[in-house]
Amino acid sequence: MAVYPFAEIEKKWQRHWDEHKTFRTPDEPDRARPKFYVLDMFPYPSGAGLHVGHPEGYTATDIVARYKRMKGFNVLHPMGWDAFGLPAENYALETGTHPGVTTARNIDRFRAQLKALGFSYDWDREVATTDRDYYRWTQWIFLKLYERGLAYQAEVPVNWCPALGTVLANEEVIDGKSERGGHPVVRKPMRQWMLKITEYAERLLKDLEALDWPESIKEMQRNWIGRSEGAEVDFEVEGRPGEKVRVYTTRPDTLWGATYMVLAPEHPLVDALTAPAQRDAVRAYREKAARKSDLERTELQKVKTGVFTGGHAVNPVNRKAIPVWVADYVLISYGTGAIMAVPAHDQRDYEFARQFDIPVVEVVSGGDISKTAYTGDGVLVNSASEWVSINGLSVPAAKEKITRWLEGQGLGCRKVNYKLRDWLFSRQRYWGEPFPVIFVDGRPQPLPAEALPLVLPEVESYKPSGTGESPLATIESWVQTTDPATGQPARRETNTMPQWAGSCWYYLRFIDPKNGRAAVDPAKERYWMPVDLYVGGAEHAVLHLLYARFWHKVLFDAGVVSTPEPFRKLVNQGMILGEMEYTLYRDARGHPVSAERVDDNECEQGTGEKLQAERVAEEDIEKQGDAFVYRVQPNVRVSARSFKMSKSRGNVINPDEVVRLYGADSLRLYEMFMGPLEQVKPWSMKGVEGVHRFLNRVWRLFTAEETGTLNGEIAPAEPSREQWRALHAMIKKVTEDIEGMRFNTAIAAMMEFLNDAQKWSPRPRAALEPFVLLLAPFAPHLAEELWSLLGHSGSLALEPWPALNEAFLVEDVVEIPVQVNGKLRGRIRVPADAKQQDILAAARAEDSVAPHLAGKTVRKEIYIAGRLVNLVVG
RNA sequence: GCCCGGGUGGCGGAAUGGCAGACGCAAGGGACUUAAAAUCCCUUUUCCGAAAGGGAGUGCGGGUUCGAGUCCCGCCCCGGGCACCA
Repeated sequence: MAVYPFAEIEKKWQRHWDEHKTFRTPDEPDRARPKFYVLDMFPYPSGAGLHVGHPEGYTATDIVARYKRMKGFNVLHPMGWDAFGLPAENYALETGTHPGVTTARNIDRFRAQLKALGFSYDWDREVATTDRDYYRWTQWIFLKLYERGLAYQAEVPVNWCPALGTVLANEEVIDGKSERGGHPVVRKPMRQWMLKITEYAERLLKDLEALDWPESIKEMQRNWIGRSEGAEVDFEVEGRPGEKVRVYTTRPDTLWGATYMVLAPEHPLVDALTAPAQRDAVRAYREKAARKSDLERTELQKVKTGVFTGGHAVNPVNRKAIPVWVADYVLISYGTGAIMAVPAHDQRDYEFARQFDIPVVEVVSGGDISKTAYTGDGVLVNSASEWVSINGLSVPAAKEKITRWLEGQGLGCRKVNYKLRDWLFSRQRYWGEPFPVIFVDGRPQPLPAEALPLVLPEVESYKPSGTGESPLATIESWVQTTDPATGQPARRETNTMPQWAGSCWYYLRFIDPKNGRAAVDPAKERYWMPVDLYVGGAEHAVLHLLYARFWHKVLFDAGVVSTPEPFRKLVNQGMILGEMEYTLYRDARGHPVSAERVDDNECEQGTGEKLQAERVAEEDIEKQGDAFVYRVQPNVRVSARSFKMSKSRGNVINPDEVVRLYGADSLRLYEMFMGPLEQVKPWSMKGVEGVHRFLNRVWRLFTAEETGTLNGEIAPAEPSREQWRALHAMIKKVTEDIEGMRFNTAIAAMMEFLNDAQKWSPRPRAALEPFVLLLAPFAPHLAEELWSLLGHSGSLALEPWPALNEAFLVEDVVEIPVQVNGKLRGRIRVPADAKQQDILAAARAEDSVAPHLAGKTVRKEIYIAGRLVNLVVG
């Protein structure tokens, strides 16, 4: 490929931007201009370096940032590092290298890679969560949480992972195994710091409405918060007047259908309710349940287990006694840890009742309870007693009436519950923020803000202590301290904060990264917040985004920030998969096995035989119907799909390599041209070559082939009407598409323009210079070089964005397609200002149309101004 | 099981209810070249036809409409998330 000197150009302009601090956002920006804060989810600087997924979102935000600058906005576009976390610590365990050393090295590599891609970050604002000056304020925010009663300690059964020697958050455990490494996880009670995110559940839910976020992400957060409306109802314990069991239900209307009650194994009233005869069975069941890991609880979900306590509870609506069971399908951590079971109208209770032969009583008509539970709406039946009746009502009306009645009788009350749990906020790890807390006589006491940062001490070994405590617990000299207030001996908290902590507020620090007196200056915060555009992967849909919103609201209540929500608009970039792979399967004898007979584990369906997978070249493949087949044996189907990039599959694309071969501009442009930003899409090296060819053609549009100097065709000539039209059509399309983040079609519009412009001779400067400016956000290095070749000095980064003049888009003659009965039959060319009747007459008379009208009556004539004619005949 | 996305040429993908397939890739043909690469030009949804032209066509089946890839109803498939939360 004869190519433009991208390597030289890119290095030259990267140096220029660096030296001139072209993208520095002034500390005191010109307040007369509008602001735009465009943020990427900052990366964890892993040892593997950048992968091609990173530049996808980063290019998108960079295009927006560069565009907004040219539109006259003050743009804040920073980058930093989410640098605490397990990998560096695990590496330290293996090699003895201090995580700080590894982290610094990885950050240097990431920074160099990002700079090589030409992103317009203000590098003066770079922060890492591991910087003392940064985590000082993370600790300060923890103190705020503590002050406001939102941080507390609890002895909670946590996810203890013996292999990692640490406790994991619920969300770090997947199918009973650790998210990292896939090690088994068991439950173990430990003293932990918790954050009361549940106190903010309602606001976190309600404030989602106004956010310009993908509906799917909002929905995931809603599900995670899991709000439900119902009632708490008290059931008296039979034979023990005054003793009550409180249950939570969303279906108080089904109280008459409650045929038994279930307590969670951990429920405090289990002992009191258990009859002597059942004591051994209940104790055995509770012990078994306590030993069950989450893995076992989920694995056993198909078969429900439980034991009868021998005790009974009295249904408050009809004074009937119902048996009380203990079963682990009821969770102690949700609601009251006890339920009234209505097998006729709840699938879980239905399964349990069937298994233990408990009666099923229908109280809502409309289903067939001999087959399955009916959870839909219907008319209430069998729901009356001498005190109250809800028979004949619909479900919502019945809920309302019975709830009122319960409240009136003092037997129950309305209650809203959330699935959301408090946030387990401590880790037994070294490489994290130390808690600014000491224990005096065993009681926690926060350090004063002046004592921050509480610096992470040096440690000899990174091994977890093994008891579940962090490596910090092994440094006696650090752990032992004195209370600054009283001088009493004290011990330090040895847990550290989870990785989420640092990423909960980094967007605030970017606003004022060097402030030594505050996390962020209030005036600056008011100017820049909220973040106008936040781009990152959908894997953070719930956790990072929910935690950050929570902290932000706490800071809002504390008067630290001025907006109730941090991120106004959120966009998730889709994953980039590896190249499309065609795979042929063979059995042990080497015979090909057609792909539809191969299961997900690469085994043959039926025989279960493990098959050999073999990559096949594209030219050996043919499409037949909706399947791909092996060309030499067309009866054998081949699987055709692309996979997530992974080392083990060997399909990882290295961005450095792409930059070396085609340049950063080509990588940027390709990632944007692949398809819509949000979509999952497969990589194609041929596609990279395609956009690279486009950039080469752009280069040749402006330069003379041999000399690399300005092309002689570039002339001060006045552009023709057609040339103006081509230019302004592109300006319109590119501008609108950047605003709508449709970068793929913006690039297509520039390609169309180039295809035209290449044919021009001469090439009027006035029509070409704006093209360079439009290209600049996408391929900034090439654009800068062309701009300077065109005789301009300095960077084009702050040149005004080309203005659209709609007048150039107006055409004198328009082409209008003509349909007959909805089928395209021809086109007519008419003056743009032609009258409807003239257009319709021309349409009827058109050579290709007239035959389709012959001998028929035109029943209706439809004309959509400037777009289409449809003649309905019959 | 439930909740979101999504199914359009050989491939990635375009199309305010109004010309389906923009743009790019791949493929085929041609020009330039001693040759190749690079570059440039042409063809390329499919079927019938030498052509002109015509038929079919956006996962499947219905519907609304002058007109549906787009809206409505029912299904199938793929991707993601959640999953004893009472």
